[in-house]
Amino acid sequence: MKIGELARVTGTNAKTIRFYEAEGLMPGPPRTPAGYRSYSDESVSRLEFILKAKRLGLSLNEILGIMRLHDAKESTCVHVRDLLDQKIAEVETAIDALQAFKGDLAALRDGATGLVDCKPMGGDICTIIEQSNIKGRQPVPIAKNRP
Amino acid sequence: MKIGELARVTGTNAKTIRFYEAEGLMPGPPRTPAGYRSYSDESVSRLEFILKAKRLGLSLNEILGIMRLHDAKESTCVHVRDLLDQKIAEVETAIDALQAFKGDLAALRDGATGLVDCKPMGGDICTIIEQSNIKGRQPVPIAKNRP
DNA sequence: CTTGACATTCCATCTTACTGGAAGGTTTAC
DNA sequence: GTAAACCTTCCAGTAAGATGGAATGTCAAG
Repeated sequence: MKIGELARVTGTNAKTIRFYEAEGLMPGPPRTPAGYRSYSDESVSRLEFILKAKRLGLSLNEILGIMRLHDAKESTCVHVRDLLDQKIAEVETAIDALQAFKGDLAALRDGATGLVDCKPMGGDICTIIEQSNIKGRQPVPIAKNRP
Repeated sequence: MKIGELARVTGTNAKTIRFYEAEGLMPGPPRTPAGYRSYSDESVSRLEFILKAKRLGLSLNEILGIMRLHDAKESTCVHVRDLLDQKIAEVETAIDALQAFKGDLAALRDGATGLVDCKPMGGDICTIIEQSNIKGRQPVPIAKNRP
């Protein structure tokens, strides 16, 4: 099957597949006489695996690590389990940080409920923010949904 | 005060300040005869404001919006309060998504507890991931801590 | 007068995961 | 024979927020 069909059956697109090949996630498949990539069913499984792992929140780099073990015919399970443990810990940390952060924001917002026109005087830019007292914490990036 | 000192008193660094100037967050200050940036105390407040707003999780772009209102001598409070409401909603959404995601990961991990050597057979790459059933959800990026 | 700490500009690079587009070759259907 | 729908490579760019480095200029102390 050609790249477009592989893209269709896996629900991704040809550009992405070529990109994965360049990144070493997908092996370079045999070519037709015209130079077209010619994929087998194994490629479908492999690509589906990659997409599934991505949905689990693994980065392409982490997936590459799994792939290298697999391609070296090593067992991947222990490694993957460790990755999962690590991901779970990361997610927990992120949840805690977000909850604390939400508390801070909510407190700040409550203090600002009555304000309508706090046209800044003197050196102030915005009293809401200037009164805020959040220290030292890292900014908390929020996941963007890309459709 | 020169850029290095401003960086020191605000706990950031000169490169970043120049970057903020290029982004329109900090106005270009007057220069000494030698061409050095020469900052006033107002610049300290402004930069501190920016850093504080960043700690609140506002993006540079959002901060730029506040700055433009301020520089146009408009009241910023209503705008900032709306931003806070929006951030709080975003944080709530993110927390929900992370909690669901953590549930998925934990289930997967539990299923993998006993596995030690699942050297893949046939088309399998890693049964843990292949048995996973997470659908359609966006990957959940986790905030990286940069020191 | 020299050394070292600062300053300037400009350009490049990092991260992650793609996506867009140009310029061209191939296959298939009508 | 020609048009649509594929395919190829390569190069550039995107978000976000800086950071690194080169080449060069300036200032204060000793």
